[in-house]
Amino acid sequence: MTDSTSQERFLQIGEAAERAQLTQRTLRYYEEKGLLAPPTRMEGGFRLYSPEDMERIERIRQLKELLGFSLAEIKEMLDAEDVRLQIRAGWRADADAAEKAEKLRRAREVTLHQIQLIDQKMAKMASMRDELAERIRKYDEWLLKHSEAAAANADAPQGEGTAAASS
Amino acid sequence: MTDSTSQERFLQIGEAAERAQLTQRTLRYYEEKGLLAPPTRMEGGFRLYSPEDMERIERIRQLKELLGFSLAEIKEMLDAEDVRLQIRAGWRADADAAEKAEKLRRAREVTLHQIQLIDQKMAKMASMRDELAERIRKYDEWLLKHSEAAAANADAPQGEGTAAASS
DNA sequence: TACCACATTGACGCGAACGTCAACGTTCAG
DNA sequence: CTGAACGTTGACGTTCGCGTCAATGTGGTA
Repeated sequence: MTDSTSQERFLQIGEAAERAQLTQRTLRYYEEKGLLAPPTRMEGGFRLYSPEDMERIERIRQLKELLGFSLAEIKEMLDAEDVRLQIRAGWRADADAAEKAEKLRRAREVTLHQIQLIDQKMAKMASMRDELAERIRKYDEWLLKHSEAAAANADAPQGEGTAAASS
Repeated sequence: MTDSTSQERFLQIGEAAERAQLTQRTLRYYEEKGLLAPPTRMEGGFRLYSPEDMERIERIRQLKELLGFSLAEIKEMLDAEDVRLQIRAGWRADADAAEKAEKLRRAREVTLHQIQLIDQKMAKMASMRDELAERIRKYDEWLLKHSEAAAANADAPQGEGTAAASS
């Protein structure tokens, strides 16, 4: 390691990949596909990922794993979203105000669409969860009925509640 | 159409695929991969899908699209689950009672695992939803700030609540 | 200055999940 | 009994999302 002084801000591809739980190949591939903007480099050419880059990478993972989008779809969304960065990075009253507003509306639309999709998925997942819980109940019924022996129950799914965990 | 008298019980591949929103190729592929048991056939060899088959097909879709499992994983789950059918279809006290119980426990375990996965996903999706809603708020802020003109708001995402819809 | 872990760019490979012919058989309405 | 619609089995093709070399360059430590 170059330095152990707590937190460094820029990561090279190795650590970046490790933290993001992806492979180096995958990161390069995302860059190649335009999902990630070419990150800054060291003189030698080594990639240096900024915290913003890391955020974006995490975003990609979420969109892919949670919502099941293809990389192409994700690219579109991120591109539309990028208006955010174009705003943060100073943008004065140089481009048409109308154009800005248009981009913002686009971004808003895309984001809203994602939310709606999440809602739909969550609804379906909830009802699927119910079905599964019902099945568990039936399994338990059968297991109790067909086994005279006594066995302590370990873990059963309760009615409502969500569990949160990172890694 | 062969018959328009309300509901037929068995569908051939064309209608089956249409109703399931899949292609015929996909159904055959699933069969080929062991995800679907070989359905009954007409004399000529045409596949006839029973309502149970259709249910199973729907199950596969859910596991794939909602939870993002691979077909191989889905096969495993369905195989484990199949104890359900083995029960429904008369099974007397011929096989070891112990063996039955073991299979049931397996099935229960698999199902429980699915539930846990759903819970995890839903938790993550909920937090992602929050982030997105926050972004929408910022977009609206900017849009209002940078546009003096008045514009009625159409649809904004509220705090909690899930929307349900089938097709 | 030498070393070694780490990185870079090609380029080819690969499994999953189907798409897409081609050649041929089946059903059924007319 | 004929024709159009529908289905069957191969078999090869395709896209996506990376994996896996190979040859070569970099960067910090000893």
